[in-house]
Amino acid sequence: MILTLNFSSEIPIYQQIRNSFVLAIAEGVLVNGERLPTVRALAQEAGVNAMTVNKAYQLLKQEGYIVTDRRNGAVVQCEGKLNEAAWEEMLGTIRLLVAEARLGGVTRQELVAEVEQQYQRLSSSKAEEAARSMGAEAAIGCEPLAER
Amino acid sequence: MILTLNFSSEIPIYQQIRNSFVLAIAEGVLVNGERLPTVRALAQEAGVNAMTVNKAYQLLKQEGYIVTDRRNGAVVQCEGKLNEAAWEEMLGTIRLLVAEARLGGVTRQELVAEVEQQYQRLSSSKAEEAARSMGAEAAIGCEPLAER
Amino acid sequence: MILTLNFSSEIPIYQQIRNSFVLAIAEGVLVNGERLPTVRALAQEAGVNAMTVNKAYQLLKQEGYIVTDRRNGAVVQCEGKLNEAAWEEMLGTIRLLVAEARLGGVTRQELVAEVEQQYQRLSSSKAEEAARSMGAEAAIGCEPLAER
Amino acid sequence: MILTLNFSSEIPIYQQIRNSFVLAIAEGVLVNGERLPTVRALAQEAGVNAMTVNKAYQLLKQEGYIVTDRRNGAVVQCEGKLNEAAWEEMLGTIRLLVAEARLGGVTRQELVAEVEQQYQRLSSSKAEEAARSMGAEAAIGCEPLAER
DNA sequence: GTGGTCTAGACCACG
DNA sequence: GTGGTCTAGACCACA
Repeated sequence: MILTLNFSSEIPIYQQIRNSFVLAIAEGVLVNGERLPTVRALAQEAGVNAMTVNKAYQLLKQEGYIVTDRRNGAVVQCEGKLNEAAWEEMLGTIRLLVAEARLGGVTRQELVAEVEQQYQRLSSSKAEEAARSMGAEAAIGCEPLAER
Repeated sequence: MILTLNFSSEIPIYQQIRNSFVLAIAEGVLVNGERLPTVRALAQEAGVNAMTVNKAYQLLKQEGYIVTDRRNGAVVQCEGKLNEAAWEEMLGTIRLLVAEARLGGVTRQELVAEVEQQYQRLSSSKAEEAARSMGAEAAIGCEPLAER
Repeated sequence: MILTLNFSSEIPIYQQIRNSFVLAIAEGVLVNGERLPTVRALAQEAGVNAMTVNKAYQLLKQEGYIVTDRRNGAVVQCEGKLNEAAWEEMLGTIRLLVAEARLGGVTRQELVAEVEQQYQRLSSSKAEEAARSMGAEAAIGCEPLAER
Repeated sequence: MILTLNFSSEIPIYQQIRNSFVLAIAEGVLVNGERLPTVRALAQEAGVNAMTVNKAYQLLKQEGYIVTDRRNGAVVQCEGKLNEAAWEEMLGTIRLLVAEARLGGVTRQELVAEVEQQYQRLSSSKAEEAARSMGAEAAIGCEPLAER
């Protein structure tokens, strides 16, 4: 698990950690049921305080990306369904993103191409991951069945 | 100019103001050369501190959406070209957005459709705006020539 | 005895086990004098550490729901009377529960109806249980005489 | 604002603080729109760390009891509607509460009477509060309209 | 050994 | 002056 943090960024560290894990899960680097590093281990590896990592995990848990099993620590457990509020927020993000892209001279084709490419990249990453691990059951990850 | 602010949002108010203006410019509600309300007027109208509005304007200026003129105040003057850093940041946003959408069960089609719809909405808004104002030159807004 | 445990719950596992037994006793699934499964058997069945089950049993014993006998293991022996501290704690629970329900839009009628329904369910469960087992003496369970 | 904390309790301090505020809101001691004490002030008054208070506020915010206004700090803003998960959890609490009461010799009448009394107490507290403050609009608090 | 809680400081963005 | 973030420790419940 490599995790690049930018300590001088305006984005809080715990948020950066959270984002890294979301990306890792989406890319299939982490599959459903897989354990996350322990809070302490990751804190030491990343050179941050344990509470900061803890906060990131709490956030991931709250957002439905992971659950904390009392026996094993934190494990990936993706819900695969975002709630109404999350979707609304995502819509807002899209709206702003599109506006900025448009004003920045990015054509519709370029923007859509970028989105599709990123989506495709995730799909192939997850497919690759699924193929690599024998137990298909465990490798399903979070992607919808229709996508496989 | 109505701008709806959410004071209990996690997004800073000055950022919300900035976002509102970016959307307004992209939608053609504000066209190139048009004057923005004065800092004090907007601050009073929105019920926020003048410093907050000022900060939003500074940000817009820094990002190349407006220019400030001692005589005319702030006027829309969109650059129409993202710099390298801005494009990189946008890429990061897209990557995270796609990842979240993917894990949230949003299909590629749905996501692309939403992006295209939003882009289309801006184009038609701007077209309509262009048609409404006589001076075609001034009404072009910020869109690149290739798009017209 | 099926007991469903949620390992990702915020409620400790030993507490969940304890709760399951309290409910089982109240429902008449377990009657006075009946033996509980051995610590090791239950631990294996539930897939948890024996220490955890042991802790639950200690708690049940301490709260007056069961007694432990070196020969028979743990057997249900319900005291049928709350001590002062337990009653005070229960009052606190009720106070908080009512407050949360009230703020959550649950009407007095709805709340009372739910409580009565749950109470009734226990009574009928116990009656049924009493009828099913021949030895009336043993099947009385924990309910106070006044309730019969 | 008096706030009695039990530092030797097994209930986390931030949870106790949260509970106190829920009770205060339900009792009408705090009405909708009213400001909560600042994190630092309450921390000093209660003799706990600011982060502990902060955690309690975060919890209250997450549960929909308060919002944090960027200008004014934390203010009461009760949603008046609990979500599905919260209701399910409440049902579990009720079930366990009733079971414990039943086994503890509390009759159905006694239990229901206690619940109704507590509910009534909240209603009268809130009515009193509403009467005391002139602005009826502001004094509505969180109670459903039907209750007024 | 795990996460959860708490402390006593500190700095910063925001308004 | 507000809440939010972060640190470097510490203790504890849980399993």
